[in-house]
Amino acid sequence: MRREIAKTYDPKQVEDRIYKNWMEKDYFHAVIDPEKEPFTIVIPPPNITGQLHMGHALDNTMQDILIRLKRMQGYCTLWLPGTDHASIATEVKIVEKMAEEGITKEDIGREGFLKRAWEWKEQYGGRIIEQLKKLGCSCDWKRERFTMDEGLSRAVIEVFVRLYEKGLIYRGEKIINWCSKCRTTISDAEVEYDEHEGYFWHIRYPIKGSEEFIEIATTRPETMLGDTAVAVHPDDERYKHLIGKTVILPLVNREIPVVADTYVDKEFGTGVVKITPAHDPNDFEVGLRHDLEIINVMNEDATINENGGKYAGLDRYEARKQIVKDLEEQGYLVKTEPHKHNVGSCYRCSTVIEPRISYQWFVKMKPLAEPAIEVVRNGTVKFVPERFSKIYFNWMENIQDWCISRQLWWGHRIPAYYCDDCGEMTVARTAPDVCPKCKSANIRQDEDVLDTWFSSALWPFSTLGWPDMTEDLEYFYPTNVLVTGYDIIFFWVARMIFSGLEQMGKEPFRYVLIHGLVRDSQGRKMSKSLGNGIDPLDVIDKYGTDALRYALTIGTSPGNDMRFSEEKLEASRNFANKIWNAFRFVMMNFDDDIDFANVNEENYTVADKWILSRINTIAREVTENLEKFELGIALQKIYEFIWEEFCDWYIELVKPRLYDREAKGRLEALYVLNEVLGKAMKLLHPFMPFITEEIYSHLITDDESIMISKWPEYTDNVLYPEEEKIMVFIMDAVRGIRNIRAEMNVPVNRKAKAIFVTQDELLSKVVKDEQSTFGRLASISEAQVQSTKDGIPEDSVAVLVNGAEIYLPLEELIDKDKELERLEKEKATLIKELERVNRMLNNDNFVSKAPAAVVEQEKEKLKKYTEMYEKVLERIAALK
RNA sequence: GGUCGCUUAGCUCAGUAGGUUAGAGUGCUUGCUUGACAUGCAAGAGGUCACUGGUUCGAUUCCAGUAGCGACCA
Repeated sequence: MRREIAKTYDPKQVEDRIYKNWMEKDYFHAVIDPEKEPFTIVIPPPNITGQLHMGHALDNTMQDILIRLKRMQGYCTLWLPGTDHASIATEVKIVEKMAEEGITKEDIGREGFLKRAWEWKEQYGGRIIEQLKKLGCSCDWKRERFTMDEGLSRAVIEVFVRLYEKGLIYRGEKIINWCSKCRTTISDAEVEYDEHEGYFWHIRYPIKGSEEFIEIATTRPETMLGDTAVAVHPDDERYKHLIGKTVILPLVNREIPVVADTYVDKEFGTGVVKITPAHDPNDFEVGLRHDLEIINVMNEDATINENGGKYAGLDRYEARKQIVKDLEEQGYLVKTEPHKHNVGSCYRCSTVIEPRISYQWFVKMKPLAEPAIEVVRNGTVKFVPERFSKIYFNWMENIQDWCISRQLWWGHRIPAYYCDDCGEMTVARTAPDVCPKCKSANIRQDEDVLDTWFSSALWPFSTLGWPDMTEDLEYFYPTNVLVTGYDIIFFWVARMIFSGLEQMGKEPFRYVLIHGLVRDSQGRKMSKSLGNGIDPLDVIDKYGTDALRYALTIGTSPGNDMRFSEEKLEASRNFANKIWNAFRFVMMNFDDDIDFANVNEENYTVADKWILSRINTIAREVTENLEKFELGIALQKIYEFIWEEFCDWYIELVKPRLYDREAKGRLEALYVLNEVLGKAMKLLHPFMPFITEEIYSHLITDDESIMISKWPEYTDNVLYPEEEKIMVFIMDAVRGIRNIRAEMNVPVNRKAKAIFVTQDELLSKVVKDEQSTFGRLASISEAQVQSTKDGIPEDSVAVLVNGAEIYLPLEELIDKDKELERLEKEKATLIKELERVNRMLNNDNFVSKAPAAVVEQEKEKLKKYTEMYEKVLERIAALK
């Protein structure tokens, strides 16, 4: 015996030690090898503000599984890690922290703020990286990147300038989404829409020079301060006579025109729409068509500005109240109706978004979206599961220009420079000293920074060195698979695709593997406000990393949400412990001087050949599943193999040969145990890296680490169909006998003999050879074989297996009635099956149209069931 | 309103090429300190695969519709 091995597996004794060793050996670092095929994944960079949550744990476990598989398969694998500066999220956190100290951004200015931000990044930015290490991630930490490091910043400026020069980035005055709390614009993708209970206020606008009124309905009455027209549908008979007339805007007393525009829906509301070009995207368009004045009535903090007259200074909702009150008092309010409508809010802070006209920077999307749609349509980029491509198309095909400027300080500052003397704007890679037009030195850079997603859109190539054509970039780009949640397809995946195509001329990745959300045990989304989040680090502490990874992978299918629970973790831990004990068993039987050079294949038993054949097949299936990204199915197969075939059967079968030190084939048994356990550990390694490494390191191998060992490959040389069939017979027989004994309530210590009746020569031999197997596993004293039923005692119980009947003469222990009852039940089942099979085989259509193999299969079933049925009838007759 | 997904054992979920006596984990029942493991072993009960039609020799699986739930987009 080599050494004392603990009875239960303790991940704490193993995980950190092993991870440290991997790091020291530099196994994670990818060294370019032109002889090898590359396999690359870039990590979805977590925010530097972030702490590892279950979503990260799932996402990164999946990536690590794929990377570890490919590494073992001999690819030159690179998993490139890094973090995202997360412009708004980080800035908000820092501002909050400063607020605790009583400081505002303005107090310390841009430079002072950025200094603090970088300090913050240094302090907390590495936290999530350390947490990923706890998760076992085999990232190439030497290539770790950050979206705001020097190289990536250069990439951002390069892309900005290129797109600007191509006319794909422009500065313009448009309606944007304004968050008055974050004090910045956000993109369309960052607005979340929710149904709100609001009101429809019907307001009368008087027609100038007439006693007539026109009635409009609005959900945002405060915006009337900025109304510059009223619109009706040109075909609307009710209002045709008013087109071209002038109305007097109540409270404001501004004279505004009635215009005709097909945008108006005659059926909706009163069929009249107030037009506020500065505060509604549709109204803005109408305004352009009719050359309307644009009056912005709101400040950045969502208070009414000086254009709002007496309402100036009021918050938008205060102003709304006051305006409704004034309208009512002055007789303009017709009615107030409750009304459900969708209200957009900021995805970060949930503040209601104010559409607002503003000068901002935009990316022109149409020309970029087209090729991005095409690569998915023609299969160059594949979503897994495929259905997510529909979501992608839907978004890409209806995309609007992307607003990329943010009124923040933490981020990539827009490389646009304005001359204060001549007003010239320059977009340049490096800051100009003087205005290129008037040579004035009075120039200043745009104050805004870029949307965080602008830089992460470049992640698959900026991290590899772009805009320089580095060796890494040439070798590792395009990456192979991107793993992420469906919630981030618009924000990130879509933008990476068009950015990759535009800048690199090549798609950034071939597969997009989409996973769902990790929910709590009741199916609720994990959230801070609910407090139902499970911290992966707590889980690791309690159950170990391998158990966490197992729990996140087992029984899941791509793209579907999953529930996470304590019970699942317990099952995972139990599996780890099961493996540990299988290993413990093997170790307890190893000798110090073991030498597999003397293994003689002729000494292989049926069980040896069976298990070798099975692991060979399992290796093939698992590989196939993994290559189709069916991680859950692959893991299920490994689980079943280890627990059922290896532990429940093989180990039990092999025990006698191990306990008898002189037994023939003892060395071979040890060899097969070592071999099969080793292969099983390899197959499991991508999923549960730590326990497999620990076990593998104690097995007899030539490898210095399982993570760089060779992935088990299927081979025709180790396929034993005959032994597999024999094992099925043995297992069926053992199970059948156990079943009878349990049903008959035979005490364990009461060992009866079993009489096998079969005409099959091979099976006869098997029974003779496997005396001890049946003896131990089925608790029988002796296994006799004969070809006829002669001499079988009356009071026997019969077990029917394919190819043989097994009689257990249990004599007085038998309860005849109980046995009859059991046989009747069996008979009923068989009749049902026979009916089904006969119905199929009597159907000419089935016989002629179904594949021959299927028909053959059914015929065999018919034979088997018929035999069993006859035997059941015989037994019933005998007992009666 | 549009699109998509889900509905399989008490619970949580798999089911990869239409053909299996429809599976797992957990829970439940019964019996076991069998020299790896009680985080275990053995045996068992438990399902009209939401519903209705269609295609097919054959549908849990493919198609259409209905109902319930959920997500995304507008």
